[in-house]
Amino acid sequence: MKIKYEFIKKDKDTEARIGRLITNHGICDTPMFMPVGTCATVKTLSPEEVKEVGSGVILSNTYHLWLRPGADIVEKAGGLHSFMHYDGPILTDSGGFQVFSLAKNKKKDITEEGVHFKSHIDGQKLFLTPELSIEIQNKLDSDIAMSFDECPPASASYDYLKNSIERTLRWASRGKKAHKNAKQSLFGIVQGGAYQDLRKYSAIETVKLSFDGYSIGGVANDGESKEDMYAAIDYSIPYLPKDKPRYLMGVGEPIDILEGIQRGIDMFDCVLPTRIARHGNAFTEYGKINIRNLKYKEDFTPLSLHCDCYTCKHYTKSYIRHLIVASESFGARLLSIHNIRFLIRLTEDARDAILEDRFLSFKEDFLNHYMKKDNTNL
RNA sequence: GGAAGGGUAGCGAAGUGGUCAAACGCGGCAGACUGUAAAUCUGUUCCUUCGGGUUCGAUGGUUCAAAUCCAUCUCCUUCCA
Repeated sequence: MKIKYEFIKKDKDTEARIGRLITNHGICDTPMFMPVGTCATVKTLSPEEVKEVGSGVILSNTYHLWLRPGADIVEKAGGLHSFMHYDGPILTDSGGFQVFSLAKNKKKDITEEGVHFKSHIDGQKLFLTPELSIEIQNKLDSDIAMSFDECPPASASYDYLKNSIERTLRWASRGKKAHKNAKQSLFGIVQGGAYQDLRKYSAIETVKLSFDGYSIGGVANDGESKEDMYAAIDYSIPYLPKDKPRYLMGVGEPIDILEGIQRGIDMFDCVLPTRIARHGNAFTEYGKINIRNLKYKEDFTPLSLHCDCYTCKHYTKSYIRHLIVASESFGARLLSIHNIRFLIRLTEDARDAILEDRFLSFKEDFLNHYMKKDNTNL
């Protein structure tokens, strides 16, 4: 069975909406945040911990699993769920993002047929096409596969983007034809930079191809401004069907999640919570903090007094600081648990607010504390 | 008692007449990170009122110029008796 999106309610003042995503591996409330597990693991967490923080869908990656361990291995293991012991829904990214950052000579390497690039592991010359990306994802047997799209940089010119979205549309169409896994859903991706007419065209033409859900891409690749990101959403959303999920790719800063939700986004994914955790940073209601800072050396309070995560229930800043400073991997795990839970709780609170038609005041309250790094009254 | 080697910034360790406030590593202190080539990368780390000031075990000397050469002292390590 393909996924199904059930619309529940729209906020009275904004485009924010709540709904449900029904998958073969569970039902997820939207808007939702999806942790990233590129190499078939959400770095440092067990699948049980991933579930415990309230994750609905998790991401994995076509390019990385294709190289290691190989799509055939995952297929022999019985698919990605069985291989990694995760029975919740999984979305696989197409590999487009990786391939475009690895293609050295954009002009020469990105062709109509596909993309030439070198493996980041051993430099081996590889060639990925829309058909191959889908074929790999079919074997991985994720719940949701992504179309293979071009991810142009923020600096790309209008003319470049115009040609690029045309090609991405042709690739989307080819990928759809190659898609053979009847249980797996397939999403299309809207591109077009921060140009209104390009986003509109890309959205309308992608929807014509009829996918199970739609993504907005090219907003968190390299150097896009927040204004461009929000504009890209605003220019795309009006042309996406109301009865399909909308996924903003690669976005995970709390402020951007809220801006996305306000504009009608249902799904977010981002490496940020797990990556900054490994680098010693934590999201809190009063802004992002660096736990290595000297001021936390004797701080025997939790990261956040009101957080319900495992980390905040049992550990102090002082202890977590010690672990991070000592390069103990448990520190990265505790911070990852907290950071993912923080973003998921943000979406949970946003859902409650939408249900009660108070999304804007909820967002304002949150940002008041978060942006001002204000921990009073918390 | 004899022989040899050595004492350089918080630690380890380069440097052996001028381009040395002194490489590099660690440690310390900060910062960055948005579809994970990231448990990574960047900055900073003697004092300073940013003009400069004071350093390379200590003291004295040679020299236009010393962490670098000489003398004495002192401490450490190893080996021999």
